[in-house]
Amino acid sequence: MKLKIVNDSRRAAYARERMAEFAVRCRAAGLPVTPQRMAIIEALLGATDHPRAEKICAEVRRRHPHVSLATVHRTLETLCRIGEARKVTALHDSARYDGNLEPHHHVVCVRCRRIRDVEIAGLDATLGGAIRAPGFKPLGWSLEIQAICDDCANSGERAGRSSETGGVGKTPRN
Amino acid sequence: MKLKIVNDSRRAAYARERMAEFAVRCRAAGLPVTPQRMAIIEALLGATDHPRAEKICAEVRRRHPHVSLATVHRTLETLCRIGEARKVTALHDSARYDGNLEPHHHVVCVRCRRIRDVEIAGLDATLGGAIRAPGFKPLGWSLEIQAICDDCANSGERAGRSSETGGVGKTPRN
DNA sequence: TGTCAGATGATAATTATTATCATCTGACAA
DNA sequence: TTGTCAGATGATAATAATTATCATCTGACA
Ligand SMILES: [Mn+2]
Ligand SMILES: [Mn+2]
Ligand SMILES: [Zn+2]
Ligand SMILES: [Zn+2]
Repeated sequence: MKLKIVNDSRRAAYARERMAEFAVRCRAAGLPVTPQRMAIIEALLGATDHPRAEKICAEVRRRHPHVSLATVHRTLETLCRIGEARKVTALHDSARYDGNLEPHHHVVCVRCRRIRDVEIAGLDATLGGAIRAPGFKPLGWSLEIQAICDDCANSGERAGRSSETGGVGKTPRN
Repeated sequence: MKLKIVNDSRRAAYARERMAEFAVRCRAAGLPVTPQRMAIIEALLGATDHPRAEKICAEVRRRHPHVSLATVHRTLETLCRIGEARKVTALHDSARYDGNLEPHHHVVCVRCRRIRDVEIAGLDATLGGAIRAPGFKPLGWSLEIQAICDDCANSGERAGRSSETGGVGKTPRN
């Protein structure tokens, strides 16, 4: 198993490609194509640093000084919902603590944020030797498995609606 | 590679074991042993659901109705710092968005929250077949590698002070 | 063009977390 | 035991991130 930092140079072409399809994809998802949306996806695709809403907003405002931060939040959420963006983690909304110090990983329900421990036999042994990220001194790692829990799958609203994979919808509370 | 939900029944013994050592470990870390700390670690070890500070606080207040939520926040942070607890993700403090939809993983500097893409050849192929978490319908997964970036390692304060692995200190801003 | 569902901007509200500061208390020595 | 005091705590204010509201605007389609 081999690890490498992704080459930024490939990103330019990738971004151009995605931009070209974007308007079409919006309409396919039933969403109007607005200049704000164009500017926001463009800023996101132009970044390699996994920016926060605030950062995107600042970037967008260089050309469209009028856009509202609320719109940026809303739009990023929308992009996640239609699969044009993702969040780095589904668990950003509040700190979740773990008393289990044994090496293990987590399944997370992206709807209700339920978290369960999972052990993946062999994974840590396999990764142990491989993790060497240039520019970083690794301290540890953990796998986050995004999922829908059975409770959420059954109960409530129709199938997978709002923001499943990256969008991460707001509903209950653990 | 085989995945399984961790057996809760083993946790009771584990928790008892950890509680037995806890006071000693506090003193070893130069920390006074206070009833609040005992109650908070006990609540954390008694939980399998990766609770938030609020939840721990509610649990603790059943016996010590006076404890402050601020103390719970502070104490959980302290526990992470001395390695008696961990956070499920280092990236909980604000949503970070990603325009890169190609399958990939992330290195995160636990001090400045810098995030870089990494590709781990073979990992996804290996996991692809193995991810079957009972009670959950898996949608995807991603590996978070906790690390210290070179900038943080060099610049600033002495070696690893505040909260490295799980604690996650506040400093710059991406 | 005219219509209108949905998008936006301005702003208030909420939520999680951290900072302040006066007071208290474990740990240790006398 | 008692005295000392660094560090812990509780009450509360302050920040920071995100979401809700609502009046107004505008892409998409007829
Ligand atoms: Mn866990
Ligand atoms: Mn990424
Ligand atoms: Zn769920
Ligand atoms: Zn850093």
